[in-house]
Amino acid sequence: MSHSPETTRLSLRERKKIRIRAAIRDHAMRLFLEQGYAATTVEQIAGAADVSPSTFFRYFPSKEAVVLADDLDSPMLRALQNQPPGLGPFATMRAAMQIVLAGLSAEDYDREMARTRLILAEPELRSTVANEFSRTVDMYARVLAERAGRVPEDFEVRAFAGALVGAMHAVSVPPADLYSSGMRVLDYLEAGMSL
Amino acid sequence: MSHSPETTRLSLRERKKIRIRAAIRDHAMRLFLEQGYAATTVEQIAGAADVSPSTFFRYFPSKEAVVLADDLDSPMLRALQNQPPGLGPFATMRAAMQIVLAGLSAEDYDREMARTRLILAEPELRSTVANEFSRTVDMYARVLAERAGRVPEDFEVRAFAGALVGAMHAVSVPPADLYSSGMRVLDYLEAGMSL
Amino acid sequence: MSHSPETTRLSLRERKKIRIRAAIRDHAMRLFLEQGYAATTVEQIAGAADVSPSTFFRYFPSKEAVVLADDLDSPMLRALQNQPPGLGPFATMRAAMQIVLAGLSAEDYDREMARTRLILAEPELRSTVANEFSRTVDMYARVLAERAGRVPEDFEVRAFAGALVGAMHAVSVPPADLYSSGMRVLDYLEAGMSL
Amino acid sequence: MSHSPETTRLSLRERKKIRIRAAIRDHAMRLFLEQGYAATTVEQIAGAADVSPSTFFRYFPSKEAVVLADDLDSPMLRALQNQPPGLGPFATMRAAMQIVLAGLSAEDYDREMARTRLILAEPELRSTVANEFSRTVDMYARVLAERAGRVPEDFEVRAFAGALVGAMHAVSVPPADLYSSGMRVLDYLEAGMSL
DNA sequence: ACAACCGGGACCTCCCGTTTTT
DNA sequence: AAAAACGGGAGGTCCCGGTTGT
Repeated sequence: MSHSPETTRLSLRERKKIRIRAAIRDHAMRLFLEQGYAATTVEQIAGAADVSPSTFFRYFPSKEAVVLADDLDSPMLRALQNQPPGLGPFATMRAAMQIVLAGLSAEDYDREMARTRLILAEPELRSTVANEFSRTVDMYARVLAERAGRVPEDFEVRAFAGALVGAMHAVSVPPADLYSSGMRVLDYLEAGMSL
Repeated sequence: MSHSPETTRLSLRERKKIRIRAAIRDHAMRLFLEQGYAATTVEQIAGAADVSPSTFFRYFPSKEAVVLADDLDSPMLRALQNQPPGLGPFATMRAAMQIVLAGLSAEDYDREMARTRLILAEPELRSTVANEFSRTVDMYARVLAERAGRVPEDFEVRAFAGALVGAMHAVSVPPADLYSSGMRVLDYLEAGMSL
Repeated sequence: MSHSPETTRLSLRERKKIRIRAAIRDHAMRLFLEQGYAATTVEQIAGAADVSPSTFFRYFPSKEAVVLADDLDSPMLRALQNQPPGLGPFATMRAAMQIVLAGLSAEDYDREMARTRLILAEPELRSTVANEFSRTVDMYARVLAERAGRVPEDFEVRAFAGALVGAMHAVSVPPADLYSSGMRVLDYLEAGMSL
Repeated sequence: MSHSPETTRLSLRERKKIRIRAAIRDHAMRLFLEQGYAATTVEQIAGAADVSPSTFFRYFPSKEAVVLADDLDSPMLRALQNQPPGLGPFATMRAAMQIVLAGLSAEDYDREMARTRLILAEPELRSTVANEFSRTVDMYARVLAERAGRVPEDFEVRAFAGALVGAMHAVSVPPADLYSSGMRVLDYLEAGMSL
């Protein structure tokens, strides 16, 4: 993500902001993994990233936000919207997921995995991420509705988004591989969820 | 709940406990609906139910718990376990859901609906209920696994439970009818979630 | 300790009490080590030792008491009082300590070490054991005063007891060997504590 | 403390904080002595000091902390570190103790004595102060180790600190004079603790 | 203006003495 | 008589809105 080709078109100022944000996030993740989430203070993170605590808060609204910041959400949104209109919802999701994950550098992919592991390990974070459930469902409902020519409040649109996000969360156990488990969930749901 | 025939066999102590719990819960719900969740203090609830604040906390661990207390969870669990082993997961869920909701008095059903509406209306509660997501998924995963002869950590078991709970949450918009939307979700998921 | 020769002279009832006490203590220690001190409930301990919770409390006043119960205290007292009157305080302590520890079966010695390790590991216990400080100092002061022909409130008697107990506590780091560290402390204090 | 010359350089805000802290502490001590520790509520203390209970907790983390707050610890630490390197541990301790106690105003000295008396009188406090044992030992071990060119985990360093703190606690009987009993303990330990 | 500080109040826990049930 | 439940009250945490000092 840090080295995507589009980065070069940005102004020096923009690039600096991205670099600082990445530095904060990376040092935060390192410290979280080394000494635990609760035991790491914002001051330590800021110190490690060589910025002041107030700068930290200019980039992230809270300590939680660092680990919750899902850098995959907006790429996913874009990828979904870029799919050709004819595609069914499952095919759309598969294609978008593949594009997004393929666009990730090995480094970014690893970071994403570490993030997931950390969230699952720290109970405090587990619960906060559950809070994101509604937000994420709303996001998917919106884009799915648009593609299906329905409204986001449509029963089936919401059921689809809810089932997808719910299943994805439920199968996220520590050694999960993002791509394969994503595909497997989609296959399973599409096939009628036999058990 | 209030009119179950077994109530009569219980000791005075037990009956009193049930009565107090119901009184606390009902007055709490009434006050929440009248003046809002945050604006209602535990002291007010306790006063209305004619108990001391300490007693309130003996019955519910927190103010949240009053509205989050899902009296349908354990009946649902029991109903699921009572289904004949041959039944597939969807049929099992349908049967259990029907039994549980049919067993509810009109009064209990209304209370359940009011509870849902309240949760959806108060943002503070919306987020706390999302926290229950993992717990609920785990519960369903456990019983589904047992019935399917698999382990609760099984990928498909977790995906099933996650999709179900996720979809149910997602479609819970204010004027939702518990039974019909439950059935509709089950039908939709079983049919492969076309959109 | 469980198999000391004097056990045989006791009545059946006495032997049974000792056996039950040992069973409770041993199962408690096992559970503490397996799942942590705080996470172990009195009910679990009682269940494992095959007694009712109320019986547990007949043998130990509290959960803490199980791990704090210092079965070495009264033997130590006796050993101190059995020393010939001419002996100086350091020689007395050395002799008593040696007698007590030599009288321990390997099993008892191991249990004692496990107990020490557990206390040091659990912060909750660390603090409660510190509470025993005064009690232990008083005990030593009493016997030392008697032997030295002084009163227990004597300044030097109390300083001696306090220094001894304080130093013993301070050097108790996890891999401590009871006997050798005890001797080493005594040598060090007697020699004037050079640093 | 109240009359140190540096007070004048502080901002109004800082001076006010110091004044409030002293007011809380003094009124608390007065009430404790008048009506007992347990019988005095935080609300009473706050009322007497003319602040709200919240403010009380902003200055002291707990009711205990008011009486446990040892304003002599950090001066002692500083005094120890300021001693010339050549000095042996006993001479260092003597010098530091003398400096710290000499620096106290009569008022502060009296308060310190009252504090000690109160702690010894109230069993509840006796035990909590014993909890401080480890913390105090660690503090002394750290500074002694540094001066002796050893590590704080060194056996003799810990034995020295433990013996010192243990003996000081043990001789603290109500009419104790801080300075003379401190010196006497040091002499006694250095001379090999004959009895 | 800006931040630090304070008052107030809600939530929750724990304990103890008393009442109520069994 | 023993056990369970209750009332009352103190300790402690947290957050918000207003005030005060810088």
